Amino acid sequence: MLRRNVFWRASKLMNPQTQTLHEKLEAIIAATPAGERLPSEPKLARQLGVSRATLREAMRVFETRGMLRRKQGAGTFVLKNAPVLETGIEILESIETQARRMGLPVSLGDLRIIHRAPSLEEQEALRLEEYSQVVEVRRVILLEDRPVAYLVDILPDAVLAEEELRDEFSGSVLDVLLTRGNPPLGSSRCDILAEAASSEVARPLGIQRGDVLLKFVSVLLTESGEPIDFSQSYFLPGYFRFHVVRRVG
Amino acid sequence: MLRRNVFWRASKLMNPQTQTLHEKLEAIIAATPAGERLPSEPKLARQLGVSRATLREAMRVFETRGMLRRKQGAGTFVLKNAPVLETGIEILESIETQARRMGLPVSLGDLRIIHRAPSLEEQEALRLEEYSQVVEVRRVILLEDRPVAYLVDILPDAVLAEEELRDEFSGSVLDVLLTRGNPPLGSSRCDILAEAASSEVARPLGIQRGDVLLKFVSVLLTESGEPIDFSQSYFLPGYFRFHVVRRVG
DNA sequence: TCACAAATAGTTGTCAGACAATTCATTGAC
DNA sequence: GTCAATGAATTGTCTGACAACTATTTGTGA
Repeated sequence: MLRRNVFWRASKLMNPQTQTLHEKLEAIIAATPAGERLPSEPKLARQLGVSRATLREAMRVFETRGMLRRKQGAGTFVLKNAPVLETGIEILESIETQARRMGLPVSLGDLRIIHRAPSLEEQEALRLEEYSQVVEVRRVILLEDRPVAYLVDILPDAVLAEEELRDEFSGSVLDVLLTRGNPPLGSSRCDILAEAASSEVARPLGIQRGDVLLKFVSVLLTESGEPIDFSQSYFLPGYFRFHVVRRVG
Repeated sequence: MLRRNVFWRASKLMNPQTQTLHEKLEAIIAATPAGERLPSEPKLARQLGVSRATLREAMRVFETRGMLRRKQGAGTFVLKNAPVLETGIEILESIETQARRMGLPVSLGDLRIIHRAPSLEEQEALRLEEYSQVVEVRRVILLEDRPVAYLVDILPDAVLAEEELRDEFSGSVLDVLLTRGNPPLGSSRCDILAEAASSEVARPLGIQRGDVLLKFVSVLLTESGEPIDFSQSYFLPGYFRFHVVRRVG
């Protein structure tokens, strides 16, 4: 349900025709055995009820995702391992949504929300004016009642009021922003680190200080490029599996 | 120099005209202040010497990269923080190439190449026939004579002969494969992990067993989707900075 | 003067048809 | 059997046009 909501929000970024065209095309690609050739562009265009030019633009999208390979004079081929990007971290998704899709029973553990002045690092990352304040959201994510992740989000208080989180907070700041739909979100730059747990993080996660953690440090940007969320996420190795599809060129 | 080679190799994936068009367009985008509107499509097409249809296909590529936003009736706008993907891990690049571009003096430390039977995990990852053998390449990457990364590549011996690595091996198996150009490479699926150093890894890196390491486990695929390189890379935190741009939708 | 509707110019989205460039299988000559 | 020439099929590009939409300007009435 939430997932649907998220998808709808995202889909607003393109017009409905293009959206359905992309879905149809993706289905066709998925249904085509890896390495096989797609029907020729004129045929596909007729089949999908669009012009060849429009179809080509749609195909370009899937080509950049590494799902298609086109050869002039030969045809368009479906690549193997058509990367299911949705399970990779290229797509911005909350841990909760991700876990839920994997069928994992996640829940929200200890939640702390405070209102305070930003640190210098936060001021810089969020491009804050002087004397402005931030809301800090810290919580533990539980998997089968066992702590597996520790998430810290820091947002300008102008973006997110504390009250908005008090009632029905699922554990994901991202989902709150997405369902609200304002401001529209663009992308997130995510730094990937490995870190030894500090005592501050070790305690809520129930691990030893110095234990190994995977850490993501992200800055979430609006569609127009303003940073609105500076987050640090700590993951216990073994419970989450993140991957990226890297492509040449 | 090597960089140029790699780039050229990669560029073989698209025809030269498209390549230069993309470069020109990228330059124009980069030169346009964030949030500003690009010239209209007809103007841009004239300016770039291509048809509007061709230009639109090129723009679609940059749109999927999150660098452009198009609004029917309004125009095409340059987004802020146009992500410099090249420094992210979305693009498949050797550590050496990456480090060299950052201007870091990297060199090849201890190098070990052996020919052996694959483990079960390797057999699976590389989809090996029974009784086939693999070449294992282990080496330490030095930054200012200090070990910072430990890389292990495992390839079917049919793909890479040991001799090919003996002479002028820069430290990157990927670069060897890229410059050889055969088989053509497609993409790499990279799992991101955090791990405590085993003694096997700790010794060559000159760290303590149990120290924190960032680990990438990757399977490199050819253009047609066959796995040809199973690699495990260990990075000392603090010396490399990996990031991903995550986008909605 | 102000508020609101209507026209208008400009922009992206899509379409149809054509030709060029390339690939690949077939055919033919030797 | 080998190799070159041919030709069909496919993607790449171009042209010109119209539809859909946006933002601004203009006009109108209170």
